[in-house]
This record gives sequence, C-alpha cells and structure tokens, in this order.
Amino acid sequence: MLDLKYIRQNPDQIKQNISRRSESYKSDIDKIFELDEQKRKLQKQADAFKAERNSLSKSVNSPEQAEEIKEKVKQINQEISGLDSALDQIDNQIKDIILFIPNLPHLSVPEGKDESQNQIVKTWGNIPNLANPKPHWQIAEELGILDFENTARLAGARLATFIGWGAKLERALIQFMLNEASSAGYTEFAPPALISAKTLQGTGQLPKFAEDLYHLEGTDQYLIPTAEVPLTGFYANGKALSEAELPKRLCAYTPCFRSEAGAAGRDTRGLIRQHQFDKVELVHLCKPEDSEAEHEKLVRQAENILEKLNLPYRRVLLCAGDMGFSAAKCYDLEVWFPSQNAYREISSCSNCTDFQARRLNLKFKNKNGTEYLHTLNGSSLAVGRTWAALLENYQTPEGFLIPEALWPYLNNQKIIVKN
RNA sequence: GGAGAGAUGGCCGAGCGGUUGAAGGCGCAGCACUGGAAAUGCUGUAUACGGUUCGCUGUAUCGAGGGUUCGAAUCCCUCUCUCUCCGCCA
Repeated sequence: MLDLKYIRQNPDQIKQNISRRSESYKSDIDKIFELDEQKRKLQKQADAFKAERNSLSKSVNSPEQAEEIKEKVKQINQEISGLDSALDQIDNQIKDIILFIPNLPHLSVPEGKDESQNQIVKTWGNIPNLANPKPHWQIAEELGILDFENTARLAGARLATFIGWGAKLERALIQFMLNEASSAGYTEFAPPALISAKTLQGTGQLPKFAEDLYHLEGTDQYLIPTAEVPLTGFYANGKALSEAELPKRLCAYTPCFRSEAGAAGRDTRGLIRQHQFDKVELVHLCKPEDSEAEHEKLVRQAENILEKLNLPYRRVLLCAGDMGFSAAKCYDLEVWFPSQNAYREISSCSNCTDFQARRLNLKFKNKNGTEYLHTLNGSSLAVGRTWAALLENYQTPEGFLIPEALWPYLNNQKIIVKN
C-alpha cells in the first residue's frame, strides 16, 4: 500500500513513477488525492464538534446541569454522526482504490512494459552439450519416478505424484535447501498451509488476485500460494519489533497452491506449472536503509543453491512493467532447460520496501519512535522446477546423474537408472 | 462440539458511570550522587489521524464491532481470541 501522506505531498511524482508500470494508475492517484482532501475537511469539522461535546460533558457537575445541555449535545451528536458516516464512506472509497494500486518501482528498475525489456544481469555455468535432450517428464516417466496420468484421475490436471527415487529426490532437495539456509543464519519455520484473507491482503495477493488462489469454502481461509505469506505476516501482530533484532532472516519449506487461472495452454506438460508444488522460501525483515543490501544477499543465497547443484542459470532484473504487485525491485533467477533450449524462472527475489509492511502494520521501534519495516522475499528454490532442471541438465542415455551436493541426502546414490 | 473463566500501556496490575489516556510496580531513557559501578534520588517514558505561529494543540483508541447515556475502560448486545474442565480425534 502506498503512503497516503506521501500521495498528498507528492501526487505528481507518484503519478510519474507509477505510470512506469501502467498509465492506468494515474487516474487512481488523482481520485485518492481528491478524496483525501475531502476527508481532511470533514475530519476537521467532526473533530471540532467532538471537542465541543467533550467540553460540555466535562462541565457537568450536577443532574440539573445535565438537563441544561442535553438538547445541545443531542444536536451536536447528530452533526457528528452525519460527519462520521461520511468520513467512513470516504475511507472505504480510498481503501477500495489504494488496495488495488501496486508498489512504486525503485529508481534502479529499468523502463519497460513486459519481459522483453528485462535486463540480464549475469549468466553463470556451462550449458550442457546434449545431442537430443529429452524433456524431464520423458526421462522421469521412463524411469518410473513421476506420474501424471494416474494422478490426473485421482485428483485432476496439473498435479503430479513423485515415486521411488523421484520422491526421495524431492525430499532431498527440500532438506538440502533448508540446510543451506540454516547454515547461512536463517531461522527455519514450518508454518501452516492455510492462511487468512487478512494476511493475504497484507502481502498483496488480495483483493486483486483472488482468482489465482484456492479458497476454502465457508471460511475466510485460503491455501497459501507461497510461504512468503505466512512468513512475512508472522510478526504483524501489532507489536513493533525492536531495532536490535533486525534484520530477521526466515526460511520455510511449504507446499504452494495456485489455481493458475489464465495460464490455460501454457506449460501443460511436466512439472513447470502445477497447482501444487514444493518451495523453500526466504524472507527478510529489515530497516529501510538496509533493504537494498539485504536484497543482494537474498539473491545470492538463492544463487548459491543453483551453484552448488551446478545448474546453469542467469539473473534477470525485471523492468517496471513486468514486476509483481508488491515488489519495488525484483530479480528473477532463470535456470537452463535443455529440452526447451531456454532459461525458465526458478526463483523470484523481491524487495517490497514498506509496501507490505504498511498493509500488515509491520513496524520496528527506534529512538525516534516506530517505523515501517522493509520486507523481502525470494524462492530458494522452487523445488519441482529444480527437480526437473536436474533431470534435464544431468541426463544420460540411461537416466540421470545426481549432483555431488545431494549425495549425502540420498545415501550416496550417484546415478538413477532404470532397474 | 458442550460448560465455565478471562482479555487494560513494553511487562505485571488497579479501576467497574464523570477531574482516568488511564493509579501503583517492573522495565527502559536522561540527570544527580561516584574514581567508576551498584544502590539511592529526581525527571521522563503508548499509538494513530488532523491542525499548527513547530512551542504546542484537537480527535480517537483499555481484544473487535455495535448500543444505552449529557458523559463509557466501567452498563447492555454480538463477535474474536486465550485459559480450565468434559467430549471427539491424527
């Protein structure tokens, strides 16, 4: 959520910046500016009436005196309730608009409307030299370690079952990723996969992206689309964190659930786009002045996983028009998929500045009072896509090789072949 | 799911219709005392929004929402959460 006070003071600057995402937000800013002016005018009037009522009530010392002012206060109360309900209405109107406006792009974010204008920051690793690379689903189904067909009958499309070494590899990757985060100083969490509408509003998935989520009928709960939601929301309990405990660096493995509305026809085969997938997520909570450095640190932590698994990847800085709703700046990590002859997203690392913190009321305390935190999140990594990338990049005619970093997690198994 | 008890500032805890935005204590900060510290003493110590001549000042907030009243932390209603007991259950 943008800062109302900041909109009030710098409407033109905000309009200019937000239109880097899309011109359509300019009129929203104008509307908010207008409503805010009305609101302050009404509040001033209401406060004056309330002050008068308070001083009249305080002046009462006897029942007789109360009789004298009853009529007067009743009139004042009528004025107040009229003004208060008008204020309420304006507040709701502002909220209805502001909750749908995305974060302002950071100054270092390049101009651009879509992914074609993203900037490749770096490229790492050697692309394997494979004659006719098979896609991961073919390798996996030949080995009998991944199933889509029976799963579709059991549960529906865009869902998979890992079997045997496939299941073990999935579990090993989770364990490996969590251990890497732990040894880098992250605190491990195991949050619920159910989350309230309120928290989703706090992190920015609601109200705008409701159709992307699974909603539990008859409740205000949803399945989490990412552990970012419970982790970022965890300390939003109204109590400010102390400056000394910052930065907080959290990690969690969770399943993630996405309806993939609007993705019909895209990535229909394989593990790239599923309704349920595993992910290890990193979240940083820090002081505003630290968030850029924390962002670099977070991306490096995710890159470290790819490097230890020796998977070729590149880092991409997203342009203003391609960033997610809550992000002010975002790096995507893209891993090489030989069968597609392309890099595909495997992690998205965002600096959300104070955007989520303001929605969640997430603050810390310093000498001068309280201040909104900056929140950052990133995958480290999407497990299913990592699983798929390993099979493709390490494929052999008979199966695939396990990268050395995972040997300890798989009883020193070094290669998976058909038995 | 059933029965009961409770929710007050960073923490503990008083208040149960008006000078209470909230006693008292703890904690924290500053000052004094000290060679330094402890102990002691004094002073200060919620948040949000608005106005401001930037000194202040108005409004709101005692789990949340609504009601009664000239006036609500205090009375009434609804909801949420926590604890205890019972039931059910991985």
